[in-house]
Amino acid sequence: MSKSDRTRQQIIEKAAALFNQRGFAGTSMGDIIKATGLSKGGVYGNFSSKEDIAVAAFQHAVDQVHQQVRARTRVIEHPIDKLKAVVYFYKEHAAQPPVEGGCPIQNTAIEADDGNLLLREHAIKAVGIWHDRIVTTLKTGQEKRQIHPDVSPEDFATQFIATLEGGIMLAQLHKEDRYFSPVAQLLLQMIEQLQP
Amino acid sequence: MSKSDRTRQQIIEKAAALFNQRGFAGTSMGDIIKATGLSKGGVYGNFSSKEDIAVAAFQHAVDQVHQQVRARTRVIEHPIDKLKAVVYFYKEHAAQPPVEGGCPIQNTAIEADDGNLLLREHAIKAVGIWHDRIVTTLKTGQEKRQIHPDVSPEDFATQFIATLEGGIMLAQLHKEDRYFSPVAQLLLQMIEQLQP
DNA sequence: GCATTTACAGACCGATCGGTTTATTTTTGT
DNA sequence: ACAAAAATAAACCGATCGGTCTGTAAATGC
Repeated sequence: MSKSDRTRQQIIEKAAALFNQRGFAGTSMGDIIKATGLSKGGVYGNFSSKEDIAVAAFQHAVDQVHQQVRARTRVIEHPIDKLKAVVYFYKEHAAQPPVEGGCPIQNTAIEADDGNLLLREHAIKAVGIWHDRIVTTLKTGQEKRQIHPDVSPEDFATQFIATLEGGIMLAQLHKEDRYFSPVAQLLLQMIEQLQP
Repeated sequence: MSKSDRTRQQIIEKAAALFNQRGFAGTSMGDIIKATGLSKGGVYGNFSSKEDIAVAAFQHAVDQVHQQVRARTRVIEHPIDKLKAVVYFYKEHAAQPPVEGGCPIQNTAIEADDGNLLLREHAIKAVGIWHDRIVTTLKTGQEKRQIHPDVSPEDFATQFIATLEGGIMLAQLHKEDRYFSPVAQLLLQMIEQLQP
C-alpha cells in the first residue's frame, strides 16, 4: 500500500463521517482538511473535487454498514432468522450507527434526490443492491420451502427497507434507540408472516 | 394584511420550496433573493437571519401538508377509514408532494439531526404533533369500540410514521410513485389489523 | 394630500467557499 | 545513497457566503 493509498483511505474515512453527519452541502473542504490534518494539496492530490471525495466516502460508509450487518448474519442460514438478525442489529445501532450520522443511503438519498445527480445515482444503486440481496435471500428460501411461496420477495424487500429506514430516521432525530423499538417489533411481525 | 405581511408570506412560500428541495445548507440567501425577486434589504427587513426564514418556511411546509391531508380526511369519522385515506393520499402524492422536495419533516430531520439545534427541535415537535394526532384518533376509536382494545396507539403511531416516511424516501429518490405502492399495501394491512 | 413611518434596493463588509499553482519535502526504485 | 518521481504544504485565486448599512421609494395615518 503506497503512501497516497494510505492518505486516500484516511481522507475517505474522515470524510465519510463528516458527510454522513453534515451532508454534502454542509461539509466544506476546510472541514475535511481540519479533520484529516492535511493541507489543500494533500487532499486535491488524491481527489479531483469535493464531489469525488463524497462519492468515495459514500461507498465506504455503505460498505462499513454492510460489513457490520453481514458479520452478524452470514453464519445464519435460515432466511427468517437472517432477516431477524438484521432487525436486531439495527435495534441496537439505530441511534449509534456504524458510521456516525445515521444511514448513509438515507442521508444521501434525502439530500441528493433534488440535487446532485451523481450522488443520487449512487444512492439509487445502493438501494438496488440492498433490495436485490433481500430478494435473493427470499427466493432461495422459497425454493427451500422456508418461505411461503405466495409472498412477493420484491414487495417485501421494499417494505422492509422503507420501514427500517423510517425507524432509523426517528431514532436518529430523537437520538434514542427506543424510538426504533416499535418499528423493530413491526419488522419482526412482518418477518414472522413469511413463514410457509 | 400589511405590505410587509404579504412580502413575508411570499418569502416563506418561495423559501419553503427551496429549503425542502436543497436543504438548509444547500440553499443560499442568494437563491431566496432570486426566487422572490426581492433584494437583500427586502428579505432582511422581514427576517433576521437565514435560520429565521428556515424555521418559518418549515412551519409553513408542514402546515401545507397537514392541510392537504386534512382536506381528505376530516369528513371521515371512522378511524380505520381515516387512516386508510391518509395512505391513499400519500400513495398519490409520494413523488408529487404538496411541497416540492418531499416530506419537510423528513428532510429537516435528516439534515438537522446532527447539526442545527433549532431546526431539529422543530422537527421533533412536528413529529410529536403528528404522532399525537394518530394516538388521539386511535384512542377515540377504542372508546367507540372501532379499534381493537389490545393495540397500542403509541406503538402504532410510531410504526405508521416510520413506514410512511420510508416509503416517501424511496419514491422521492426514484421519482416514481410506484416505489410507494408496496409500502402503501403494508400500511393498509397494518390498518386492517386494528379492527376489533 | 401631506408628513411620517415603513419597506425595499443595492452597495458594501469580512469570511469562507471550492479549486489551482508553485515550491518543497518525502517516498521510491535502483 | 542518490536521482527521479510522487506527495504534500501553503500561498493564492475569483466567486460567493451570510449579513449590515444607507439612501430612496412607497405605503400609511391623519
